[in-house]
Formats: sequence, C-alpha cells, structure tokens
Amino acid sequence: MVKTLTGRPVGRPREFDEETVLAAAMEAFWRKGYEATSLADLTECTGLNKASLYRVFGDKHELFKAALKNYSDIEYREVLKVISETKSPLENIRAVVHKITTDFAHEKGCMMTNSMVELAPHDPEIKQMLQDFGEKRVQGLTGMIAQAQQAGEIRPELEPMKLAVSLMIVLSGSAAMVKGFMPNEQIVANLDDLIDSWT
Amino acid sequence: MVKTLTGRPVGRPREFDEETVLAAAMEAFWRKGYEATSLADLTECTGLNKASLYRVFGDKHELFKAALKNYSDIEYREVLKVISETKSPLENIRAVVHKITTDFAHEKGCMMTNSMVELAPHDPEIKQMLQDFGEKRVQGLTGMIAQAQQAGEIRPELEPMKLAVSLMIVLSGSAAMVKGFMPNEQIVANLDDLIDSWT
DNA sequence: CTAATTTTAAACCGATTGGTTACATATTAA
DNA sequence: TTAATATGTAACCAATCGGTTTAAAATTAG
Repeated sequence: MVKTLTGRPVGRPREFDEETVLAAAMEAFWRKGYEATSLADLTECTGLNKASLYRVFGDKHELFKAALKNYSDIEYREVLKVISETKSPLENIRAVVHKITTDFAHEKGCMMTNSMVELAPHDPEIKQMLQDFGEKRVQGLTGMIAQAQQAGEIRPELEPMKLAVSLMIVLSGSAAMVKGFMPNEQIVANLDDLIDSWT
Repeated sequence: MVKTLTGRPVGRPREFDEETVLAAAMEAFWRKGYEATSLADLTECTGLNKASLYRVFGDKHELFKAALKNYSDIEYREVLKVISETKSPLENIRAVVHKITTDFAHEKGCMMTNSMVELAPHDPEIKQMLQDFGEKRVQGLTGMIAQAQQAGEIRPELEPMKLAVSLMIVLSGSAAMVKGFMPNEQIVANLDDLIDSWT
C-alpha cells in the first residue's frame, strides 16, 4: 500500500471496510469455532472473495488470530465502559459480570473459552494469546475486588487474587454450560450467589 | 454376524478387540475434538482400516457418539468406585472432585465439556446426550451433598441442588482452564476452597 | 473337499479443503 | 493521455475430507 503526497493510496480503492469484515469473521469463528469454519463460510459472511481475504488478512490462521484479538479488544473496551458508569465497586463487579454473561447468550459462549477448549493444547500461538488476555483479565478483576474490599463491601479475610481466579473459572464454566446445558437465568443466578458469598 | 450351534460366529474371526478400539477412538476425540480428528487419525490410532471401522461402528459421527457414551460410562463407573471406598459424605465429595480433576490433566480436559463447547449448539444429538449425562451428574452430586448436609458437614441453610449446579459449573470451567491457562494445582486449590466455603 | 460367511486391505469415489495465480478493472500521479 | 498500483473475480491447484466398493484371505459348517 504505497501512499502518495496527498495521503491517499495509489490504485483502486477498497470496496469494503476492514473493521466490518473483521467483525463478520469474528462472528463466524465465535459461533462455529476454528475448524468448522471453512473459507467458504468466511467469504460468504464477509462478502469478500478468497483472494482479497488472503491478501488483507493472510491465511485462515492469521485471520483467526486477528478475530480473536478483535474479540478481546471489544470486550475490554465494553467492560471499561460499564465500569465508567461508576456505582460502588461491588456493584461495578456485578455489572461487569452481567455484561459478560449476557454477551455469551445465543449459545455462542465466550470466544476465548471456545478457543481455549478447541485450540490451546495444540496451537502455541493461540495459547499464548489466551494466556496474555487471561492474565489481563485476572489482574483487572483482582483490582476491582481489592477496591470493593477496601470499601468494606467484601469480607476482609478473603484474598482478592483468589476470588478473581475463582470468578474466572466460574465465568469460563458458565460460557461452556450456556452452549447446550443451562439456561442463562440459572447461570446468572449462580454468579449472583457467588458474589453474595463474598459479602 | 451369524452365530452357529457352537456359539462361535461363522467366517473369519476379528483381529481386534472392540473395547480397545473404542477406547483408542475415545482418546483421539477427547484430545483433538470432533472436527480436528480425521478418519486417517482414527485408523492410525485404532489400527483398523476405514472399512472395518465403518462396518463395526458406522460413520464418524456414530463413532463419536459411541466414544462419548463410553467416556460417560467409564467416568460414572470410576466415580462409583471412588465412592464405594466409603469415608464421610463430605470426604466422598472431595474424593470424587479430586478424581475428576486429575482425570482431565494432560490438557485434554473433560470430553463432555469439550463436546459441549465444540458441538452442542449445532448438533442436536450430541446436545441431547450431554443434557442426559449432565442431568445424571447433577442429580448424583445433589444426593451426595444432601447426605453430607444431613451428616452435619455442610451448613444447613444451603440448598444442595444449587451447590451441585455451582459445582458442575466450576468443574466445567476447570476443564476449560486446564487446557491452556491454569496449572492443575491452582484448579484443585480453587475447588478445595469452594467446598470449604460450604462447611 | 466345497459352500457359506466374515474380515481385511487397498483401490477408488466425488466433494471439499485451504491456498494461489492470472487477469480484467479501477484509480492514482504525472 | 500514460505508467504505476491496487482491486475484485474466477479459474485453478494439489491435498485431504468422509465414505464406498471390490476382491483376496481366513475361518466356519457340512
């Protein structure tokens, strides 16, 4: 992509929006997983042909990585937004948990959990990405829990880090269960009970 | 398979043991999932050729169902065995949980959780199987928890069914996390903490 | 022995897989 | 206009997919 003096790129301009295409690919991978999503599926849902897809995003694996990163980024932004509507620290935690669980309704679950189950054991690159994202998640939750604890909303003898890990595991399990076993209300109720048990 | 008067089947005898073959197929599906396991993988790990596999177990999907059923049966038997070495009801729960979590070490996770994440949303047959197995699990756990509660080992105000559901979710999340994010010890510790919180 | 039955191995099948190339088209700068 | 550059379309590719057929080998009953 060579730029000219005017800042506009030389040659025929794109007919698609990169973000829109990435969002469509993310949606497909999120719902069906990596292996079950074929290039034909991707060309259909994005509207692009294979060649364009290939040139802009690289091969299927590269596209998946971009989609997964996109998922993590979006979720991160949205969680920050939820937090920004500041209530009490504990209410913030509840709001974030509700936000996340409503996100993986429609039986798609959580794209990170899906990817961890399907790919992590035999795909080092994806595994590394998930570890990085997960680490950020745990740290963020730990911080929020510590804040709530300092505000007196969580019992002082509990360790924030342990609670954060516990919450991560429950969220991950919830994302799995929502895909075929439990209704969303039951999952939300369970999470509410968990947080209640901290107070 | 026509039987003769002597009870022995007519024709060339099998060179393989059906259970051994099914165990090998289960292992492959368990580790790699449904889509990523090709017929070539299955012929390699079972030692059978495609035709034999096809005749005895039906197509790939039928074989997967048999493998999943096998997994559930084996787990059920082994859990019963753990329980039969009777200690106190609560110690039984701990023993079962430890048994299950050690089972999904080696990053294979739990075959039911794996299948729920990969297949349940778009495979009604598998979804139904998982719901049936899961229902049995929840009922079993609920019974054990109620027993422990009657023995005074679990606080009386807690509802056994809710705890069982909570345990299911945490076990499922643990099975996901063990596949690329958390070491087994951290997962076991979290489960111990959870059960501690019931006492 | 023969006839019947079953299993094995391997060749074979069309369809689909992920991935690439060739080329006409569109847009730029000059 | 012309040369350069980037695009979208579609044909093309070898490899692999799940699945089937064919025929030779092995074992039975009679």
